This record gives sequence, structure tokens and C-alpha cells, in this order.
Amino acid sequence: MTDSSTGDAPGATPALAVSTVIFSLLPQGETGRTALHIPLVRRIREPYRGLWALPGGPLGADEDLSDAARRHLLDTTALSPSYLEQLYAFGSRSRSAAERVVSIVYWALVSRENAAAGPAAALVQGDPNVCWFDADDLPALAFDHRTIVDYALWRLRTKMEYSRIAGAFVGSTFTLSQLREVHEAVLGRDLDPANFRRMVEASDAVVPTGEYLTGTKHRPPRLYRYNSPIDLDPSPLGRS
Amino acid sequence: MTDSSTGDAPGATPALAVSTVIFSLLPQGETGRTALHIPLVRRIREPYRGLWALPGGPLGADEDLSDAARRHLLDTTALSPSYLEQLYAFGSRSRSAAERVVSIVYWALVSRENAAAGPAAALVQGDPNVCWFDADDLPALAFDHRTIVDYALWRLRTKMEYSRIAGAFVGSTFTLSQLREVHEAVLGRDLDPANFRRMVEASDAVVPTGEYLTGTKHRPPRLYRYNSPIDLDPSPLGRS
DNA sequence: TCAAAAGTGTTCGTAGTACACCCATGA
DNA sequence: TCATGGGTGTACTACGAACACTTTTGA
Repeated sequence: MTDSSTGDAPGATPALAVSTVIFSLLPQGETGRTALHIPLVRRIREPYRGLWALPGGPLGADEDLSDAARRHLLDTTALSPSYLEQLYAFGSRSRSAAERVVSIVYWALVSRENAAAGPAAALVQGDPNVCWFDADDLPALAFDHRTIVDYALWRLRTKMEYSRIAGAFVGSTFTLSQLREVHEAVLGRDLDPANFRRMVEASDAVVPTGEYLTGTKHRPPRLYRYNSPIDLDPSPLGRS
Repeated sequence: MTDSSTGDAPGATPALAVSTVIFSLLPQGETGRTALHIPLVRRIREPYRGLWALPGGPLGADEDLSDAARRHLLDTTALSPSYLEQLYAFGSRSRSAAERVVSIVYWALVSRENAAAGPAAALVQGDPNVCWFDADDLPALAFDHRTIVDYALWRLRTKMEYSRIAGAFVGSTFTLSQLREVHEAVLGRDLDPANFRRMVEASDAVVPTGEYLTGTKHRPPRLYRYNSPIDLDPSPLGRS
């Protein structure tokens, strides 16, 4: 997986790898509340054999960076991301005692719809070396992956406050309560429903579909959709 | 410099380079107003021979990423940065028609003090292949370096609004007018002196030294200093 | 009729903006 | 004394937080 040990000539250019921090909202084991989860893979080789690590691997010679991230994501979770963004390039000499590896790390969001409906659960449960963990209750990680995950978490929570990435977790239509629950699960605190509604409506990011969600045991809430698709690859190239 | 063409085996791991977008405030040629400037180096090899490019080069086998950026900065400008931050890793296959290169790009700020006092001006004027350009009036650049510079500019201007990086451009003590002029030069618009003063004082980032700047032909302004040094390397590792 | 969530209205404190005005110095 | 920037005061606006209140459904 990431940071695999292959031969290295002295003075050679450092090896290049791409890893991804994948986020999805899943019901927490004990409380049942939805919480942020991250899939990790168990290392089957030294160093750090037996420890959990981020999914990733070497960059293909004819592969764009984000494509490599997408490929590892598909291999690990059998899912396509609703959002994918570069996080940081980690290249300190001290991050691995073995071979020198520069890891370009991405972070990805996977929607509830995909995570629930797709073959991900089966695939993951069938493979004892892949497992989803509560982002706030992680096991010991290999290399500097704990630092990386913490940084990705900080980035996700920070960006949630000013961008529309929450939409990457919900389906094509959704109620404002569902959207608010996404924010609450990610930020880890409750939000005022009234103020959240006004904040979202004022942003003009969302429009009512005219439909209502039925089957609840209370007043049926309006369904909304985003008025423009979320930018799937917010790289600097698509900026100006 | 960056993206140099060395041999590549088919299917080999892509080459790794480190480049830096270096910013400094220098008086503009015509108007004399201080404006953002960037040093560029002229390519002496194909591809893009004769065009201007960002300073950079391959990553040393035993060198941290930021150290490589610092080294290229020193080679190009003979200066040490007052601020250095990773910008983005550019690795698209299409960015160079020749060899596949992944460039990890940093952006750096060089203070007025250093830029004026140091041997930079002489060094740069002595070498016809290194030149400072107005950031808003750049020549044609090699590779995707124009995209990279535009992104770095966007990042600098965005970060200027909520962080203390302006301090990287001024000396150890400074007047609030000097600090405001830094903001104005970077953002490209005038700011209200009264409101700027209150904004800075409210942030508690700055404390008066008790000294005054004399020699002006008006009321002598107070001198300030930052109450804590600017974080020189704001990498994710120093976050939590 | 009651519980529960949807949805609306109102108030308050803070932060940014515009701009009037006084202060201290050199010329 | 005047010009010039240093520095203070004040009113207006926008926006988020807190919270009371009405509405609409299922049970």
C-alpha cells in the first residue's frame, strides 16, 4: 500500500506515492448517531506491519495525481467520491525509517447514498484488512498517517463552514434537516435549525424542488436540491 | 531549472521537482508605487527555451521539501524567506510535453529589509537570466507556470485578509502606515487608515514599542512590533 | 389532543464601513 | 500658518446567535 518498500538506489530521486483520506457519514457503533468514518487498510508488510494505514500506492507513470487518488479509492471502497481535493504533499525525510517516500495526499467525501447502496459494505466486511473507523476514535496508525488524518479533519471542518461541501454527503434531493445533520455530525456540535435554514437560504446555494418528504411522523419537510453541481475537482487549474 | 529534461525510462516513476513563487514588494518602474514583484529565471534549455520560469529544481535525495524550496530561493535571490508555505503539487501529465514531472510548489515572502539591504539587487542585476517582474505584468511563462503564479497570487491575497503574513514584508519594527501600505500593495486597493488601525489593534497581533519614527515631515508615528514571531513554516505537522 | 419537527419572527451583540474631526510635527 | 499624515470618535449596516412562537403532520 502506501509507502511500500521497494529497492532504492542511494541518492536516487525519492519515490512518489498518492494516498487518500476518505470520509463518509455512517451510524456510530454504540450510540447509533451518524458520525464521520474513515476506511483504513491493514499493512501486511514491514515497516509498521499489522498497523492501519491510509489507502494509497504508487503513482502510475501515465496517471494524473487525482486519478491515482480516485483509483485507490475505488480499490478500497468500491465507491466514487462526490468530492476530491488535494490536501498536502508530505515529504519529510523522517516520516519513514525505510525508503524515502514523498506522499501526495488527497481527501475525499463519499455520499451516504453511495455508501449505503453500493457494494462497499459487503466488500469491506469481506476483507478483514479493510475497515471503517470512527474519525474521532482511531487506532494506532502507520508512518505519519495520524498527523495526516488530523490535518484532513481540520481541513474538512474548516471548509464546511464556508463552502458547500456538505452537499457531497447527501443525495440529489434532501431536506434542510438532513443537510443540517451533516453539518452537526462533521462539526460535532448542534446547530440552531432556524438559523441554519436562514443561512442556507441566504446563500442561494439551494432551491426547493416543490416536493415534500412524506412518511415522517410529523409535518412533511420540503425537499431541496443544489442549484449548481458541486465542483468535483477544485484544483487551481479551474480557478480563473 | 524546474522541469529539466533528464532521461526517463518508460513506465518509470515520475520525476520530482520543487519550485517556489517568491514575492517581494519593490517600487514599480513607472509609477514608483510599491508593488508585488516575482523573480523569474530564463530557461536556457528546451523545452520553452528562452521563456521565463519559476526558480526551482530537483529534490535532493536527503533534503526536506521545504529545505529544497529554501535552497532554490537562496540560489536565485541570495535571500532567506520571512515566510514559506507549500502551495500545491502539480502533476498533470499534460503540463509538459517532454518528461513527466511532478512539481511541488512553495510560495515565499521576502521582507523589504532583506530585499533592499541584501546582495539580491546586485546579484540579480549581474545575471541577465534572473529578473524581478511586476506580479500584475508578467511575461509569457514556461510550462503551466502562469497558472501556478496566478494561484499563488490568489492564495497570498486571500490569506492576507485573515492572517498576519503582512508582517513578513516589513521589518522588526514598523508603523501602522507601513503595514497598511503592505496590505494596499498586495490587495491592490486603498484601505481606510482609521479602520485599518482599529482592525490591527483589535487583533492583538501587534504591540507598540514606545518608540516613534522621527524624520518625517509630519506628526511622528508610533512604532509597533509583533507580539509573537510569525510562524515561518505553517505545515500541518505543527498544527496540533 | 398531543408530540415532534417544520418553518417564521424578533431581538441583540459584534464586526466591518464610511466619514467627520482633532493632534502634532516640519516647513 | 499651513499642509500632511497620525490618531480618535461616531453613526450606520450586515450578519450571526439566541430564542419565542406558529404550523402541519402522524399517532
